[in-house]
This record gives sequence, structure tokens and C-alpha cells, in this order.
Amino acid sequence: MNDIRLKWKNKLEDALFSISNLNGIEIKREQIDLIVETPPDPDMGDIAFPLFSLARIFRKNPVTIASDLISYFEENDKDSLSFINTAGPYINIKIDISELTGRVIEGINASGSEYGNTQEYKNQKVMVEFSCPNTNKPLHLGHLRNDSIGMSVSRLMAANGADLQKVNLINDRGIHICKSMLAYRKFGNNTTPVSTGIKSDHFVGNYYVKFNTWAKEYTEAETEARNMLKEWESGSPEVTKLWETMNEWTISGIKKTYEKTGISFDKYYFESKTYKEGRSEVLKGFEDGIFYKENDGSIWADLSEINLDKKVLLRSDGTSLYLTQDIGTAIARHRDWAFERLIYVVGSEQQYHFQVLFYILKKLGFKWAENLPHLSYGMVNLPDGKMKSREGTVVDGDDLVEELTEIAKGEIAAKGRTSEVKNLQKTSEAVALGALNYFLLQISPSKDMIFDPAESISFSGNTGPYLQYMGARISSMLRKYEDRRDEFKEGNFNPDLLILEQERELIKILSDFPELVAEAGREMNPSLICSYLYDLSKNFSRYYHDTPILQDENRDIVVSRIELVRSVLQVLKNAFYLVGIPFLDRM
RNA sequence: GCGCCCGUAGCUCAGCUGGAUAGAGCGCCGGACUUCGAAUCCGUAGGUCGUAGGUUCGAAUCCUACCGGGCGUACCA
Repeated sequence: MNDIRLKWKNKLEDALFSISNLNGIEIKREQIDLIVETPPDPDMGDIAFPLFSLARIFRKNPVTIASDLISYFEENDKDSLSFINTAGPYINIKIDISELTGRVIEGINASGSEYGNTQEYKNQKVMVEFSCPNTNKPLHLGHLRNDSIGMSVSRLMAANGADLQKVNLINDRGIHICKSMLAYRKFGNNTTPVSTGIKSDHFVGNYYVKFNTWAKEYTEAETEARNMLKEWESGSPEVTKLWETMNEWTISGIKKTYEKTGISFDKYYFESKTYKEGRSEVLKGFEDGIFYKENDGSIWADLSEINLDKKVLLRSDGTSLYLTQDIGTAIARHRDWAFERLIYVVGSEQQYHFQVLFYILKKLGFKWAENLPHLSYGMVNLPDGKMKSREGTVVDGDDLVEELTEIAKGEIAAKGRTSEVKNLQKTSEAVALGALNYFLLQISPSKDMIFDPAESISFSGNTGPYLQYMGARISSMLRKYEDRRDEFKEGNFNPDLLILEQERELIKILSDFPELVAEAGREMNPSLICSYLYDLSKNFSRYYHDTPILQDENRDIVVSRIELVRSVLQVLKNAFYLVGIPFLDRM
């Protein structure tokens, strides 16, 4: 519909320019730049142009300008007149809906699952980094938000034509993993995930918790952990072996969670492999005079150029920090795959970190460092406050998915649909995933959010399952249509028959999808797709509630409506994919 | 202290490149299943858009100050 908006914008601007000439006003054509809007009520029209801004140029009341426009079209372009209405200082356009209907439905039929895709980032290599778990504990709700956003933004980039690579960075090095290792060595008694029957990442996480309780009584615990990190960096075989074992446990467990939640990556990076490169880059930078050394041997970056303080890059004992490692990782990645853009999906608490990282990369002379957006998202809190691992108030990812799945199962049973559904377990998991992803992505990434477990598992209202239900209902309707195919054999699609107000609305919504995909991509904001999905579903459910699709005596009407219904389903599916809602034809 | 983000209905959130009566879900109250699946649909009530100024024909939206909240400002990640 955007092309129609532009067409009318130009047409009206041209007309206004002619009027200004007739009135002897000397302006340039570019000075007339109308704002394009949507009228508050569809009855008023489909496109709106407020004329206020012209009042100054024309030295006239906008209401008068509107009527001047009408007179102009009466004299010069009578054909257009039937689409134009004035409402005070507004010009409203009622578009030729059947022309649009034909075009949109044809377009959706032709493109199928590609409908909505754009060329916005055509020929651009875009890398998206997300998830980035530590290897000392399983994924919690905060990670789940990260994963949902990362996955969705990746799909948005790809939908907008980008050559995409999703990367994960496993934080398998550092003091945190040493804590789990130390506790395991002290209290583990050579048990394993297999011997205890505990999911392997949870098994490791339990020792991290154990460390923290232990450290409360034993003050040397922290020091011992630090010593262990040094041993690790110096390559102690015993420590390395334990590290390998425990990392493998955590990572394989986390990968199971990814699989269950539909998360995937093209490439994994490991901090343990990139931190050394970071260190050598920092040392090189020091030799080139970009960084400086303190008396204790630590190496620092001076950030006064960007109005920040200073930042340590290598500790006095020579070991690396998070930042050092991130420098190395970024460089390694660009060498592996020369991206134009690398999107970091990382929590807002790390904004400072990225400001520093990007600045340092630029100082080191990497041109690509100009194009590294930090997609900063807000924290996930609980209704009664923050998630605190030490207070045991974190919501575990696996537990949550499991809980949602059970609820979904119960819901399906309660609706008496267990026998309809082919695979109860799979369907319940899909419903759970849809609920979770929609809940997490509905909120603008930049905002902190409150995750209410009770609300997330409620399936009524503006939720993932509501959207899935629309998809299932449409599928069901289409099955019925196929069953009665013979009755409608003679029917023909005719866009002129889709003239109900609700049909007009649906067509307009469908036609705006590609533009929305572009916008969501530009803003890296999946919540726009969520709002769109709800709007589309809401409009559709109202429509089919009020209008019998298969009941009409006129076969052409039935066939035409079915075409519309199919188009709605296609767009629903395409949008589902972008926000990680599994499509179900029965539920 | 300084930097960044946020403050919209009882709750959770949309709306923010300024435009026509500020929207939705939940919750509350009340309607609609002999008819394409009621996980649905429709309606009622509920808001000085944190406060005060400013810019503008016009401000929830832009600017300034203040109030309230979050995050950061580590040789943690």
C-alpha cells in the first residue's frame, strides 16, 4: 500500500504546487512535503494528509487550502476526485480497494513464504552475536530473552535480504567456571551427570551454587578459585582436564535447551580460544603507543577522548579480562567472515563495556568497528522483584519450558482436543514455545520487563497461543473447504467481491507487511512484528466471527473469501517464523 | 557525583521521524455457542500520558529543570 501512499502524496503535492503558481506564490516544489497518515476511522478513508504545515506557505487557513484542492481537481483531474474527501484541514483518500486486493493476494500467492521479504540489506554480510552463556550454570529466563531476541533479529535481517551468520560465544574461561570446578573437586566425589541422572548443565550449576554457600563459611574460597584460574591459564594438565570435562557437561546441556527452544547458530566461538588473540592485540597496541603500562605491569586504555575514565586491559599478573577477550573475538570473527555489520545482542548493563570495546577497536585501526551496533535489551524481573541467583529466585529456562508444556497439555485435554492433535507432546511443546517467545518479544527490547509466570502461561488474550489458535482455525476452515471442493468448482476469484469493511481492513494490513518487516529490521525490534500479528489476528477473528466464509450461495464470493483467508494464513505463518511462534494446523 | 535508560488505565504493555475523540491484554461488570473449533467474539466502567516550564497553529511524542525508579561507572562477566 506504500506505493499508493506515495502516488497520492506526489499527486497532491503537484496539485498544490500548481495552485501556488496560480496564486502567484513563489516557492520551490520541494518545499511542499506532505505528511502521510492514516485516518483515525476507516470510514473517513485509507490515507490522510494533514494540511496544517501549508498554512504558512499559502497564508491561508488549511480548511480553505483543502477546498482549493478540490476545485483544482474538479477542473483538472476529475477522475481522481472520486477518491478524495476533505475533512476540515485534512485531505482523505479512499483507495481503489479491489485493485489493491487483486495485487496483494496475487503477490502473496506468488511469493508464499517469501512474502514480506525485502532487499533492505541485500548483499550485506550481517553477523549477529547472541546467547553467549557462561559454562558454569544452565540457562535462565534472562538468557531466554536474549535467545528470543537474537533469533528473531537474525531472521529479520535475513528476511531483509542480508547474508546472515548467527554466532555464539561460549564464555568457557574465567573465574566463574573455576568456582564450579573447585566445588566439584571438593564435594563431587567423582559423581557425574550420568551417575546422578541430572541434566548435565544443571549438574554443573549445582556446584556453582555449592561454591557460593561454601564461600560464605570459608574465606579462602575466592582466593583458591583465583589460583585455579592462574593454573588454568598456565596450562596445568589436571585443571585443564577437569575444565574440559565440566565445560562439555554444561555445553551439551545448554545445546539441548537450544534444541528444545528452537535456537541455532552457524558458528560457535570459545572464549578460551580467542582470549589469547585479544592479549596479543593489546600488547601490539601497547607497542604502538595506543595503550599504556602502569608500574605494576597492568596495561590500560585511556578513554578521555570519549569522556570516559580509563580501563584495564591486562591484569598485573598478565591474565586477560572480559574486554581483552572480546577484542580478540571481534578481530577473529572479522577475519573468518568479513561482515559489514556485527550486531551484539547483549543486556543493557553492558552498554559501557561496548562503548569501550568499539572505541578500542577503532583505535586499533579496524574500519569495520564503525558498524557494530549493540542491541541492548532490558532486564527481566519478576513480579516480586529481581531475579537473584544467590537468593534462588532465578527462573530456570528448562523448568519454565517444562512447566509451560505441562500447562499446554492440560489445556488441550480440557478442551477435549487430545484425540484431534496428532502428537500431544509435540503440540504442547509448540504451544509452550509460542507462548514464551511471544511473551518475551512483545515488549520492546530496550525496556526492562516483568515476567509474570502466571500470566505467561495464561492462554487467553493477547498471547502466542491466541495467535496459534487463529492459524489452527484457518487451517481447519481450509480443510473444510477442500472437503467440499466440488461445490465451489465453478467459482472464480474476483477482488471486486471483497468489499466488506473488515475485508478492506485485512487487505490493507496484509499489504503493509513487507514495509513492516523492513522497519522491524531497521530498528532491530521484533515487538513490531508481535503487534502486527495481534492486529492481523484480531481483525481476522472478528471477520470470520461476523462473516460466514463457506456459507454464501454465491460461489464466487466463497472462492474469493477463501483466497483472502489463505493469504491471511500465509502472512500469519511468515510472521510467526520471524518471532519464533511454531505454526500448528491443529491444537 | 557523573553517564545511559525508563515513568501512559488497578496490573502488564502499545502509541513517541509532533497532527483529527490517548489504545490493547489481564482484572471487574454485562452480553453472544442447534450455525466454518467459545483457546473466540461484542459491550460497559477505568487515564490531569511523573511534575513544572518552553517551542509550535497543534505536544504522550521535541527541548529544559525537577521528582521517582533501573542500570552502569571493578585488575567480575
